Amino acid sequence: MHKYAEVIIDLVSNAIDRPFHYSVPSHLQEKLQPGMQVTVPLGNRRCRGYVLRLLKETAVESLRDIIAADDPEPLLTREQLALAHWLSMRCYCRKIDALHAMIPASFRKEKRPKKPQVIEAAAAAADADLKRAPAQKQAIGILLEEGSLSRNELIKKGVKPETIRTLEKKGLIRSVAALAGQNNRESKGLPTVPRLMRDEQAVCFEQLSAALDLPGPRKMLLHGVTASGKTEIYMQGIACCLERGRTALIMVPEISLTPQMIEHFEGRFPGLVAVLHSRLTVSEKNRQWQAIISGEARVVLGARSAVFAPLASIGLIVIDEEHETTYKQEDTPRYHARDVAWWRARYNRAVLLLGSATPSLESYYSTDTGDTQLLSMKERVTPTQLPPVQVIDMRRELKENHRHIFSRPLLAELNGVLERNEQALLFINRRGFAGFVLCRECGFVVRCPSCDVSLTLHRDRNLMCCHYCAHEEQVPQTCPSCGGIKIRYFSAGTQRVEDEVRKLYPSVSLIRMDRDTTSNRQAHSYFYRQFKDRKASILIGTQMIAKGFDFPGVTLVGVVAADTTLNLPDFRAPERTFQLLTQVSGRTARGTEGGRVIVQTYHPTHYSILAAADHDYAAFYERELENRRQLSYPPFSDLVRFLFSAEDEKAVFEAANWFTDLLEPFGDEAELMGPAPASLFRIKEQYRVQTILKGESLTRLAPAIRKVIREYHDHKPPWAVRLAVDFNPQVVL
DNA sequence: AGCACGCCGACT
DNA sequence: GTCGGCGTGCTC
Repeated sequence: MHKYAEVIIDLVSNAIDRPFHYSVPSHLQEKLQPGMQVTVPLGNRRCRGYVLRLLKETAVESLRDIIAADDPEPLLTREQLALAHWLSMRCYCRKIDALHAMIPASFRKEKRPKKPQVIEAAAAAADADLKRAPAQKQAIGILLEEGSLSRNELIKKGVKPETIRTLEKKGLIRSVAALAGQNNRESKGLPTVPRLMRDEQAVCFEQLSAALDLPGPRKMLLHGVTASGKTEIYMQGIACCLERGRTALIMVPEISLTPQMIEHFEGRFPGLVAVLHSRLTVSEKNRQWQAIISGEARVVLGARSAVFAPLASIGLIVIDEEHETTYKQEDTPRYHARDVAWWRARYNRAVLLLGSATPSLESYYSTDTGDTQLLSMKERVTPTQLPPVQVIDMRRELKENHRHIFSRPLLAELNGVLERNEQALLFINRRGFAGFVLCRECGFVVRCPSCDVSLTLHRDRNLMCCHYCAHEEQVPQTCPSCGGIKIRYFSAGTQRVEDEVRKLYPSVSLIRMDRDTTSNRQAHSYFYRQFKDRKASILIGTQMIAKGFDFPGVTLVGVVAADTTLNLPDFRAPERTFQLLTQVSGRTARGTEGGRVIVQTYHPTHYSILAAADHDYAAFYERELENRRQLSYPPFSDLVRFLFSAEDEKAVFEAANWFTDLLEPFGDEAELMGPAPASLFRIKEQYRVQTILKGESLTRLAPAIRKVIREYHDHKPPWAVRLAVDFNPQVVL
């Protein structure tokens, strides 16, 4: 028998990030399983912990007993335990951080919600003789009509608790675990049927369904232009998978997880879909999670964290818009959903299907190397052309003395759109009014006292705001440095664009969508509706209007400043720019009117802008891949970023230096960059210094890296400096 | 993380 | 004489 158990204590601390051994008391011998949550003694207190595995023997001498097992069933599946182990290795995070990623926060509370129970009528109930018990007869009647109800609902309908108890005793009703599709999880979507696919679509689907029939794992990339019908392929892939008795996991970026999207899936797979995203209430999330564990939900639709859903026997994992940055978790554990999904695909011998119009360099490159099978779709479902894109050289506009934030061509097009009563979308990737405020006399720029950035002017509240912390201050009337009064605003934001449009077209109705105007979820879908219903002619917005929206009335997309993303000091800046421009261009010409795109830029010859204008992914890919090869950046290497931060500037450098010296021995196998101040040197009072390790395959060095990190934590240096480790970071600012 | 142990300054 | 400051170290 297994007398001992290996337990991870539920405390977030480096000092305690290792398995502890406990002995299993006899009353738990039969019951205890890996994945269970337990209560254990630690020092003079009781802690919660998770059983990793059961052991026959242990070298630990001072053993104590496990106090209790908290649930009859394991909380974590075998797969999740294995995944947590891999995750902690991959992301250099604590084991407990990895485990937390597998469990919804509400399940970790002291009092965990019980499995929802419903009461249903037993088979014998229909013909039971209850002439002399009208209350019972009525209760049975309700149950037969409704199918099943929770105890509370039954009582609400006037059934006495006493009646329920009697019927239970007679065996005419019984309590069962709530089924996912019933009651609270009824699907709202109307049933839909598979659509007929175009040739190209059918070819792609055939390859997918062939892959689903083979013993996996397998990775596929569906490269399809905007509106080429990728979703229909996912749907039929899921159906295929369900027919074969397996389940499916569908990942979408948080922003596209709209009610319409959810209805679409629930309509096609009624009662089988569990939806997971960050806005669910605790009880909704519990319900969805239970439905997945019980096997009732066979399709999971969710955002990033849904990649850990306890689905069994997965046959297909879809990652839609796989290039999106939201798939990278930006705090511990810093995983990429794509990597986790591939791990699960291997574990389940499943197909991982990545979908995008603008695949990440990494994913597309892996079709070059043969690790991934490429499926491509070049046509749109409705035979509309991709819109013509005109690139405007803003330097030239300036030279020819046109200083307005809208170039002459953009103004001409805007006029046309408004005259014809069509709709336009103006995109600018900065909120607020102006990116920075500069004194023309002395060049002084208002900066944040806590962060290493200039403050953004927000005209609506007439405040200078920091976009990295909560700092706000008054707008200076005179220069705080020299007292000058010639103050200029640079780098237009959404508010400035709104201002200019109102000045030009006072009677035209417009909508502005950015983080400031859509702070609640309702606002987001409200504006979406309003614009779709043509209640406004112009929509101004940031990234959030570039993604997922489909407005048939839009015939003009204006990119007011394409350079905002391009100028970021990050090696992925050109890739971001290309993706963003392609996406925002895709917002037009879905209807029949056709449409056009105008891109304003100070870099009119930059390859990412030109390639986006030509709708030429291949051109962009070839060029960018060559750059990455030259500098041996991903996909030709792995990066590990070590970010040190603290309020004390000197301490941060000391810690970073001390740590980087420990990395020195890796110099033969990898390139060591830093320590150097991060591009954003200070955020929220914290100075930030980073060292980046770059190498062809850093997984080989992982154990050694882990040792160095441990040494850092154990060393207890006099400086309290935080270290954040990120394997293959998406952003290195 | 928490909590005990421990070794030096100002109080009933 | 003791109360209490938080540095150091340990928890199966």
